Amino acid sequence: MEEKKESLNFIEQIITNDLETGKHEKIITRFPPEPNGYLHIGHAKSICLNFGLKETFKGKTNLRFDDTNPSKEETEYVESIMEDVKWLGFDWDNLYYASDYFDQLYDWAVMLIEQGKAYVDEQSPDKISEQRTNPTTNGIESPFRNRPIEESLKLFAEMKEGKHDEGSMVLRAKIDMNSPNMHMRDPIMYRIMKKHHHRTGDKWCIYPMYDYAHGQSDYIEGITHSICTLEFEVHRPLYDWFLDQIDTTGKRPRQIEFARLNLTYTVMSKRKLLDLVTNKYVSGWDDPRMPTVSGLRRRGYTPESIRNFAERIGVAKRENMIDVGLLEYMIREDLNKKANRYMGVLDPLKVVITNYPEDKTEEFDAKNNPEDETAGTRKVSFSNTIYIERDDFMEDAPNKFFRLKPGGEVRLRYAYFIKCENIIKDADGNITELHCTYDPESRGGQSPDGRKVKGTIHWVDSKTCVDAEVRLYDRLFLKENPDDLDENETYLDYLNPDSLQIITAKIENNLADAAVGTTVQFERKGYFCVDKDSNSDKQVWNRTVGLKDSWSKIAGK
RNA sequence: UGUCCGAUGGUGUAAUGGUAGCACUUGUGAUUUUGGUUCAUACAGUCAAGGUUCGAAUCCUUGUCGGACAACCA
Repeated sequence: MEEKKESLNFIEQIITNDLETGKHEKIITRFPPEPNGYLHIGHAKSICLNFGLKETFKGKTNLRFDDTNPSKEETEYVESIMEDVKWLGFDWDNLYYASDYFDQLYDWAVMLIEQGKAYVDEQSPDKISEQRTNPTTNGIESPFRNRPIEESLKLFAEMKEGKHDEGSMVLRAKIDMNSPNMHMRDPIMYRIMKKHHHRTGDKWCIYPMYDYAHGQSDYIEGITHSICTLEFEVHRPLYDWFLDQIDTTGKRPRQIEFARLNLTYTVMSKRKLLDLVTNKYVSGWDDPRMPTVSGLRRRGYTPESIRNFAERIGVAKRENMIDVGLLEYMIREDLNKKANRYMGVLDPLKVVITNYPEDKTEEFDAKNNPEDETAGTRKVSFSNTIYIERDDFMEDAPNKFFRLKPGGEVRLRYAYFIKCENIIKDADGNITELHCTYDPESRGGQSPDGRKVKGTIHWVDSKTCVDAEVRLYDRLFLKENPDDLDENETYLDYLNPDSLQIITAKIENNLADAAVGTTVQFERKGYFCVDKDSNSDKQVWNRTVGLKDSWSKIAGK
C-alpha cells in the first residue's frame, strides 16, 4: 500500500487535534453569508473550506443566512446563494437564518440587562462614536452607562414595542470603555430599525448587530469551528465575551480566522461588485467578466475547476494575491479532458481551392476529443471554398511561421494539404481571398510520399458553416490590483475598456443546434460555451478561456 | 506613535527541532494532424540581527516590513 501523507492546513490541524484530544467527537461548521449580494470566488473558497472540512472529518455543515440587517437584505440574494452553493456541489445539513434566533437573542439581551451587563443608551450615533475616541486614548463613559437596571429594562421593552424612533436609542453591552480593542468599548447590541424583514416581516423593529448575533447563532447550532476571514480577528474577544455570558454547557464554538482570497485584475468587495452592476459597467451579477459564482458559471467555468482551484490555493493566515492565471489553468485542465472539439473560425478569410471541383463535397472523420477515445468521431464537410483564420496566413512570414504563406503548404486539419498560389486584394490592399491548390493524395491529412508539413490549421466549409456571435472576454481591470490606488484615483479608473469584444464567427454546422450551456473547444482557439442570450435567430458563444498560446510568445519576440 | 495578526522562489502553499518539498509562472528539449495536451529538464526561496541547541524556516529577544481595528454594516 502506498502511504499518502496529505499535508494539513492550519485549520485541519486544529480540528485533528480537537478530535484526538476528545474536545469534540463530531465537528460542525457553517457557511454564514449575508443575503445582500451574489456569491463570488472568494466565497467559493470559504464554501469549499467549510464543506470540505465536513467531508474530510465526516462532520456537518449548515448554511445560515446572516440576516440581521433588513435594510440591505433581499430574498433574491437568498435564492441565488442557495443555487450557487448547490451548483458548486455541496449540500448543507441544515438551512438556518440568524432571524430564527431573534426571540432567544432578545431573551438573552434582557438577561444581560438584568445582570447589569447591558444598558440602553439614548445618545446620538455621533456622540457614541466620539466617546469611543480612538485606539490610543481611553474612551469616555456614556452618562447612561450606570442608569438603573429597571430603567434599561423598561426602555428596551419599549424599543421592541416600537415606542421610540430609529436612532433615538440603542442597547449597549457594558464592557470596557478603555479597552485597546475598540470592539470592547461598550459595543452596540441592538438598534431600532422600523423595516420589513424578509422572513420575520414586521414582527420586529429592533435588530441585533452582527457581534451580538453571530457567536450566539453558532452556539445555538452547536457549531464547533466557526471559520471567518481575518478582519474578524479583532472581534474574537467580543465573540468570546458574549459566549461567556450565556454558555452553560461548556461546549462552545471556536472562531478561527483565515485570509480571504484576492485575485489579480479583479475586485472582490461586494460593495464594488454591486457598484459595477448598478452603474451598468457590466450586464449584471452574472456578467461573464464578473468574479461572481454566477458569472463564472455563465462564462463556462465548471464546479470542479473552481473546487480544484480552491484546493490549490490553500488556506493560511497571510494576505495573498492569487494570479488569475491559476484560475484559468484550472478550467483549461478540466475542460481539456471533458470538452469535445469542433472547428470554428473567429476571424474568417475566404480560401478557394482552385483544383477542387466546384460542385463536389465530401466528408471527413474528425475525433471529438483526442484526450478521450470514448468521445467518438463526427463528420465534417468540405468543399472548394472554405474559411481559415485570418492570422493563419502571412504574406511576409518569418521562418518560424508554420502556417500558410505564399507558395507554402499547410495541412487542413482532418482534410488535405493545401498550397497558397495566389493572394487576392481589394483596392486598399487588404487581403480578401486566397487561391490555393490541394493535393488529392493527402486526403485525411497524410501524404503518401511522406513529406512533412509542419503546420496544421483549422477551417470550416463555407457551404455548410453557420454564423454565430462570439463574445471574447478579457480581464475587467487593467491594473493587477485595482484596490492599490493613489490619492484621487478610484478602481473604476482602471476598468478595461476592451474587456468585451463581440465578433461574428463561422462555426461548423455540427454545432448549429448546440443547447445553452454546451461547452466545447474550438480547436486551436480556446474553450467556448453557448450563452443564455442565444435564440432561434442567433447563437451566442462565450469564450471561457483561450488555449495556452506559445506562438504569440515567439511572435512577440 | 495602542491592540491584534502575519512574513518561505516571481505567485501561492508544505516542512511543527533533523535532507527546504509541491503546484502555477518562466527557460530549454522531446512527442504531437490543435504552436493545445503529454513527458523530461532547468532557474529560483526561509525579512534582518542576535541568542538557545550537536542541529533552527521552526523556539527566545530585538528590529524591519505588511495587514486588520475607531458603522446604530457583516
